[in-house]
Amino acid sequence: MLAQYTRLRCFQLTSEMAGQPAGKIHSMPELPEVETMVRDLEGQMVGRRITGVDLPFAAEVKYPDPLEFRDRVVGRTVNAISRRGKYAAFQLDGADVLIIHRGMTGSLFLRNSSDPQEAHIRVLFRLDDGRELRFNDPRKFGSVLLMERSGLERPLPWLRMGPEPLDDEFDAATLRRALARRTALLKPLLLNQSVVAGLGNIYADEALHLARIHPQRRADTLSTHETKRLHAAIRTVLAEAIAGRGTTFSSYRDYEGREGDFQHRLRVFGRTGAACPRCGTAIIKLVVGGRGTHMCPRCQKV
DNA sequence: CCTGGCACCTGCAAGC
DNA sequence: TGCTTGCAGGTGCCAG
Repeated sequence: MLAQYTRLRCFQLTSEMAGQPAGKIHSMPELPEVETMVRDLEGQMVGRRITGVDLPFAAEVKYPDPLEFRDRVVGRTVNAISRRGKYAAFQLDGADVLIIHRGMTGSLFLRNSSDPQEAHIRVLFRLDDGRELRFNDPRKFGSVLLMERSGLERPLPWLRMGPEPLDDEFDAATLRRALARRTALLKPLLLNQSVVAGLGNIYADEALHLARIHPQRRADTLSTHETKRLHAAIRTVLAEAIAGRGTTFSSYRDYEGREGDFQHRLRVFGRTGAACPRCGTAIIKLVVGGRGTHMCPRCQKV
């Protein structure tokens, strides 16, 4: 792992977790946002026992069926919390791991049971300290699963996922091998979790800009030098974002909370028409692989 | 196997 | 003001 990545252990509460009024905070759950969440929750939840489960929207649980899910979760203690790609994994005592993917709009709130419930809670875990872990997911794109951590019961969702971009095993040669025979455009490939884990639309755009590579380049046309730049850019962008506790978008809010601050340091994403931080040219937005894509037309030539 | 396109779902913003 | 329309994007499924 990158040195700064392991050294950055901090356990600040997010505004949501601290129980402040929620306002409208929305963080895009890519790798840095999930990493931030996992570190925060680890400091709060390890050792806690789950005493009950509510399923206001049972379809959020993808496996097993709701009755078995509740049966296997209730009474278990959280031993550790980790991350793989965009998945959070709660290691429970016994054989099972509770897996949560936030989809696009999912958030985890840690609140007192007496706190009023938010509008789109899909799964709620009651804890033995009087608090609740609430999975709020307005658009229902998220998923919750429970299975044996051995993967014998059912393949774990990250079985075919690519390498962790901040691990040592992810080097430039690995990235080059993953891209060398691919004819697809670079941007959609970076969003493909089997190439490298954890990138979403924000950090794919940010990494391509930092590497000065056009998102519509065919993957197999990248030179060795360009691949090295892209590899370094992916790690730099993700490490920076983790240091900033992720990117948080808020359409409106009426208080100063402790949300992530990386949205203020984005180079291209969401900055259509604004100046490229490198050359000053206006950032443009196009659609690549069906996704909004932000880039500098001068720094990122085809 | 790979690629590209679309569906899923809902809140929000833009347009009339 | 209030309605309609389109957009946002992670993932899974489908056809070619």
